[in-house]
Amino acid sequence: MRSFYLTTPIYYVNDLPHIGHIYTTVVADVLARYRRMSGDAVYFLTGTDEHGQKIERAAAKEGIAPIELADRVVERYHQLWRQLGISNDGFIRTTEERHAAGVDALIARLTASGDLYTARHEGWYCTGCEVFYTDKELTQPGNRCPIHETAAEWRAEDNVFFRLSRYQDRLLAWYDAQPDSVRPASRRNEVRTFVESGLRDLSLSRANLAWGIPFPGHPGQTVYVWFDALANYITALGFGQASAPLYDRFWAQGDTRLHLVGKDILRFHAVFWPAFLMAAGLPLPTTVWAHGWWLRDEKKMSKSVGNVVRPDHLVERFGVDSLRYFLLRDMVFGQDASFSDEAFVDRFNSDLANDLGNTASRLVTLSRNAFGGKTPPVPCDNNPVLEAARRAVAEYGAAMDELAFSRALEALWRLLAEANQYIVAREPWKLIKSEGPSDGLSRVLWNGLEAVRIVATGLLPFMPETAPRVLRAIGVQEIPSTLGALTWGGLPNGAELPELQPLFPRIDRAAYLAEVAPTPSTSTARPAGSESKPMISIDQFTQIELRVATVLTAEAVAKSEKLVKMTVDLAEETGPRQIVAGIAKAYPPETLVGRQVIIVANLQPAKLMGVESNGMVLAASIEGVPVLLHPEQAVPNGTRVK
RNA sequence: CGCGGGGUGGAGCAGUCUGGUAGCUCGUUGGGCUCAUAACCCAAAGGUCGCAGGUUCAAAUCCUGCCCCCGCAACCA
Repeated sequence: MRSFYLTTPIYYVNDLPHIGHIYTTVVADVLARYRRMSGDAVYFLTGTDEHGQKIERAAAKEGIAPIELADRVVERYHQLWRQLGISNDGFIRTTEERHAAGVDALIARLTASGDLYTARHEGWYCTGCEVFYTDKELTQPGNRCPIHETAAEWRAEDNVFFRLSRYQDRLLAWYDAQPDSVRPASRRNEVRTFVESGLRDLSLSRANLAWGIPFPGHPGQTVYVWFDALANYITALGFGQASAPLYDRFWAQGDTRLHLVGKDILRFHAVFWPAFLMAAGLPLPTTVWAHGWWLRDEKKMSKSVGNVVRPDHLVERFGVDSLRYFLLRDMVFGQDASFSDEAFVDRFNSDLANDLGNTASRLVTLSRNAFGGKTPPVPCDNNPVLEAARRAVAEYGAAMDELAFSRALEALWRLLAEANQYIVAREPWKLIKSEGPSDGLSRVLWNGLEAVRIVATGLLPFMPETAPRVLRAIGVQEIPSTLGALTWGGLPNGAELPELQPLFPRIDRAAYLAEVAPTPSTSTARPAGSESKPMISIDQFTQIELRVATVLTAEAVAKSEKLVKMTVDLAEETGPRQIVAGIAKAYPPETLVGRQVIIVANLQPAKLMGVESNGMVLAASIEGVPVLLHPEQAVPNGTRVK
């Protein structure tokens, strides 16, 4: 029996799960269920990442211990995974003792291999990312983290470093020798390019961080959270314990070791983690497989924009399996995909209600009517549906092996379409009238039902709750547990057909969309930058010198996307001023010339992309799009605004 | 030459790795059927597969160059 180990990333407990976590985990679950059905010995792991400054601070803010915060959020994860039917075999928390023991053991191996050394490390550090940034990477002003937009801190500490640079060549050799090392191939190329451009040694410890695993042999140092986190993939199997049968079975001697990750954390999994393992002399993952992101209506989801998809509502309304189906069907695994309510409803109606539900429904009704509430008595092993089923099953299997979930589902749906064509061609409703419950009629209906049975069997990994319901509805009593059930001929003859309940009631598209449409009060997003500032005095206000000016010239700043370089006339003795403004997107330079604008005239000069700016043009900003202010009627240049 | 993703009928997307009739869903038009969840079936209209070269008997697919769009980053004084 082949072993198949697959993992999701472990999720950070500072936040509740979102659709990205859900997607990776559902994908892993589908794959795990499929592999189990195919006869592999599967171990499916997920878990939570609970260390780090961010947790420490979030907990402090609430006046509780970090572990209390973690316990609370972990419970939410457990609830959600239960709700979504996730069949993970293991769950690891990085705060568990077994994990710390494994991390220690891994570090001992790195020490033994001579890949660790101590050195001084200083730089800008974002506690959100737990990462040092270079000057260039920070956002100005305020040296802010590019991801969190919060101020980075300057830190200097003695850290334990890992000689990542040593492993550059071996990593490249690995990518080249193992085409499956990183998938899809485009990602492998990306990672390869990154490694080829040179690897710097990596700091594996942090000072001044209490909430983490103490770095063995270095008092005051804590294990870098990413090292801590990545190690979960083996510590969860018992690495570092005296006896670790799971580790031996699924990692050391495992056939497949697959990490599913989002593309944002590919580098950690496809570069750092394999390098750690190389240094430790342990087997590498067989594949790190990166998938894309879910966008919302073509845009990136973000909490600040408020366009994050809430799965709870969908699950409550349409059931877990509808969401699972949508996630797997609508995203080409590996690429980005867009979530929209329209797409969800359309998928539900056309695929689940019309194709799957209705096909089952019509066949069940016909059979019940023709054969006294039972499945057709006579089977058939020579007909066009059988051929279609063979093709579909072959395509399905090939696609599943490639993690091409959408293709696997398409193959099943093609079979449904072919079954419908067959039914229409044979017109069983006429046969009922003309022949009664004949053998011919039996074969026709049995073929249709058998196609539905095969489709529902193939859907078991995807829809663990509703696929069995479909099977029972067409008279299958034993829910199959192996892919052997995909072979033609499994539908029992003369079995009891329960009275039909609609499996997937159609959704009224218009009504649903109206229902989920943002109400005016919530859609009126607060204008960007609307956070209130502290009160200022009139004196403070009069410090700001606002004046009217006329734009004399305007041109785009080379290589910049938003910047316009202007000269404006403020009627000053020193002549026109040069001002740079980030308004090029909304105002092409040529449209600015001759226009009167309001200028902050006493602002400190600054350089933007090397161009000096001596003032600021006032504009209202709507989600980053500027709208220029100007006097209601022409006034002399230099006129004071107050 | 900053990093990445994409350009395929009206819309949204597969297919590109592994060349060989361009496919799916939705929509449109006409017809059929009446077993079924206003479902299902048939037919039609609609495509220079971003552009230009090249390789090949054969290119959406491989190679070269270019154009455009979208994220991210650099700037938004």
